[in-house]
Amino acid sequence: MSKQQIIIITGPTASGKSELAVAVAKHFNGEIISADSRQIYRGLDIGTGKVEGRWKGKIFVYKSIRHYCIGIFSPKKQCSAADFIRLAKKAIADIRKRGKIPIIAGGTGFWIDALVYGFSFPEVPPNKALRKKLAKKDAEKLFSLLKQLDPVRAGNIDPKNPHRLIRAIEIAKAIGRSPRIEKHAIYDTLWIGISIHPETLKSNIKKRLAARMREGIIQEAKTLRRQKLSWKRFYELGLEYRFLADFLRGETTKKAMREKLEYAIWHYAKRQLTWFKRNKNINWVQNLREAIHIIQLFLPSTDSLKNITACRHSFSFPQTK
RNA sequence: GCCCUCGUAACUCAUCGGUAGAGUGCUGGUUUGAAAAGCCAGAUGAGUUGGUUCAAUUCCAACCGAGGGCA
Repeated sequence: MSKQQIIIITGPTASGKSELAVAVAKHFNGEIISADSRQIYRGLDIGTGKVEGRWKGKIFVYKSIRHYCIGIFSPKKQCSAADFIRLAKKAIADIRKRGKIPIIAGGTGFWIDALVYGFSFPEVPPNKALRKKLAKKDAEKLFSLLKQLDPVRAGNIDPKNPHRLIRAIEIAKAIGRSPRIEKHAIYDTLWIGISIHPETLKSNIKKRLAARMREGIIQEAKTLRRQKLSWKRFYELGLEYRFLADFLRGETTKKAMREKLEYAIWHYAKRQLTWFKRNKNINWVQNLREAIHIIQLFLPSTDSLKNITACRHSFSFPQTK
């Protein structure tokens, strides 16, 4: 049985993923699933740089291409990688039903990996009360607690990362020991990454932030605030929203906010790049033409080239030490 | 022209006789239900030229540069 073919378009923030994805979708009769851990929320539009699509019923459409996993989750709740996988799988099935090719487009590397490499997360839903309690402890305390509950997991976790420690304790308390996470490629994937010169990326980030300010990013934050989004949540959402929260509370000036944000977005882009670097399956392209060329080699409709593409149909998960 | 203050990492500032630290930035890495989060590591320096001293970033002088005051 042959696996479902999907195309993945990724790259750092401000590299032009959304537009490339739409162009590719038009060219190859595809539909887009956003893999962006912030665009998935409702109302985070300007700050996350969502494309300016329209809702047609329950479907978000931009340039007549359907987009899934955009603006569908309440920003008051946390959307986890596991939630994303469920949503995305449904979208893929839906797209397939209509005979189109799914294109995953986004910069949240972990979510994309979790989806296409089939991570099976332990069946332990977040325990809010427990998390709240554990949040009061520092990393050292959390680590020694985990060591008692699950020494194996304690052996391979980052002992200074409270987020991970809390999750590990949550799992340990629920099911005793952290299971090994199975991973297997469940789709036939073509990875495309947008290659962009660091200086260009830097200037894109600057320009884009300036544009967002003009487009009313501050107004958007005020609206979110009026909808009772907590400051804590603003902080958790990161980047734009985190710094906007400081500004709206009068803790910083507009100019300082903008400067700090430019740095923060740049750091974020670098972290994304570090993540992608490990994935040797990514085909780095510089423009639409290169992307189209690679996709033509991948899709079955180009029969004459099938032999060349055979090697792409199987791949291994990137080695992690 | 005279007087004062100041010149330490890319930036803001510590050290004030025993060969320099922090925060931010920079570079790299990590990441298994918060991933735009969280975390780890690394690189880089005393304006210039003299003098005093066993020893000068630290004291003195001149010069250069910045800021302020008086004229």
